Amino acid sequence: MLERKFYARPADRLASALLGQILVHETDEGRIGGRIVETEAYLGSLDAAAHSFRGQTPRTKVMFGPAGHAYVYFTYGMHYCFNVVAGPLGTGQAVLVRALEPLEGVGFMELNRKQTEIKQLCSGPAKLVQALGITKAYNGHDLTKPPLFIEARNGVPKEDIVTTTRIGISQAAELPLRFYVKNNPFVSRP
DNA sequence: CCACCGATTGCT
DNA sequence: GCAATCGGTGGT
Repeated sequence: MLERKFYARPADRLASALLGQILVHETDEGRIGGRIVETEAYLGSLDAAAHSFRGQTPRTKVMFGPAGHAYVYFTYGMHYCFNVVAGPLGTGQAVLVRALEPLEGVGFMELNRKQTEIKQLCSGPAKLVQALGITKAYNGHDLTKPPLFIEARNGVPKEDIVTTTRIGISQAAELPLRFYVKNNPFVSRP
């Protein structure tokens, strides 16, 4: 399980460091998890696309808290997305996890997603939240503790990381803050 | 109090 | 290409 120190770096560096790590939800029924293959960094007050750009509000409170906690937000009236709070403390930086390669508890993912096509289970930020059974109750949860945590694996070598602009934003759209594993079939889009 | 709109998804 | 769906946010 990754320790606090791992998370305490700025979001752009954390976003690439998270590639290859395993996100796990330990439920009563068993483990559900996958390898992180796509992320985006949000840089707080420096980044007009970040929810935390205009300062702390009730919704963005956890983004300004300690690194390594979960920021789970509701959007489009029906979807939730999962972020990892980055450092330094108080800067409102976070990493959006956008896609996983399904590894454990694929049967539970299929039930949660109401479909069995493997590439459709976790290939999007709201899809993976649904697949793993992550709820708004995990907003603020400390990821260094079960039942929702990240397991350490070898990181992805720099030459296998593709950097692009972020998806679905209009502000600061030109910043190269999206990262994904080269040639991985489980990313939300190439 | 009210109007606007979104770090998306799935169907047409 | 676009509707679905609703809480957060900011202005009145």
